[in-house]
Amino acid sequence: MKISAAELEVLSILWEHPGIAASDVHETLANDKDWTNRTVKTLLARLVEKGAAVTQEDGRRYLYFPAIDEEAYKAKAAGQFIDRVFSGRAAPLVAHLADSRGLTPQDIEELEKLLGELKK
Amino acid sequence: MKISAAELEVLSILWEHPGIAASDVHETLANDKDWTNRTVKTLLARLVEKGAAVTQEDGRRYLYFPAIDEEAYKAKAAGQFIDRVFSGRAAPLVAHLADSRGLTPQDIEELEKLLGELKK
DNA sequence: ACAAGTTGACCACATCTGTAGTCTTATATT
DNA sequence: AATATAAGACTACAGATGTGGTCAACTTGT
Repeated sequence: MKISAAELEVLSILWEHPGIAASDVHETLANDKDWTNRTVKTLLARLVEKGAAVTQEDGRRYLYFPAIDEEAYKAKAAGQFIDRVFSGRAAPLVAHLADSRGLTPQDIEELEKLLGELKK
Repeated sequence: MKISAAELEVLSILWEHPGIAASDVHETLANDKDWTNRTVKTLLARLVEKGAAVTQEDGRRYLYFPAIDEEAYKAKAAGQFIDRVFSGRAAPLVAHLADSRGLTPQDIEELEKLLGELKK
């Protein structure tokens, strides 16, 4: 159930391109991550082990699909994070974000709209 | 630089009570965590190793003090988290929080105030 | 048909984490 | 003073993680 940082990188690729082959995952990641094919393969295998991805045979290779829902995962991760670091209070988190990385005007816009909806 | 979940629990106690002795950390945690004194001691030692805490001798024991700033740490952790999970976009994070754990009306109030200030 | 490359299967290994145990020394108690 | 206790120092150990290697089988270009 626990997805590590490196595994999450890979899982994100699966969310973006469901049904991708291992070597294409490697290529897709090439810009950001300096991992060898093996490393990527290991991470994919671990995702499968953990039930976060499934494979489908395609001739002599496998295609990989995410097996957990992206939105659900992120929602849960967000909840766990604020529990862990902010004792469950969301507001201070946003305050810190505002502080440290500067929310863009667009972010602020978006958040305001969101809050407007939540108020009802 | 990397603080694990268990270590963070302990570090939080130091933020709350700077200059606390190991056994008192243990006691303070007793409600939430079923750790033995040894475990707490190990976590404290690791925090010191990592430079996240410092000790001061007090007779035959040590008093522990946090060595990294709480606000700075949390801000950084928040930034890393949204980079890792939300590709750096803060707004979706808040959207997920709203969804999954229900922001309280108080949270919403607070966030709105915050956003109001940010707009200037 | 054969060499070269691609793929999956299985293996390796150091570090980090969670969770303690043991040993030594100093203190407190009887 | 002898003994039980408590603090710190050092050690342990399994599972997770980051990072990657070896090997055998299959495919593909020449």
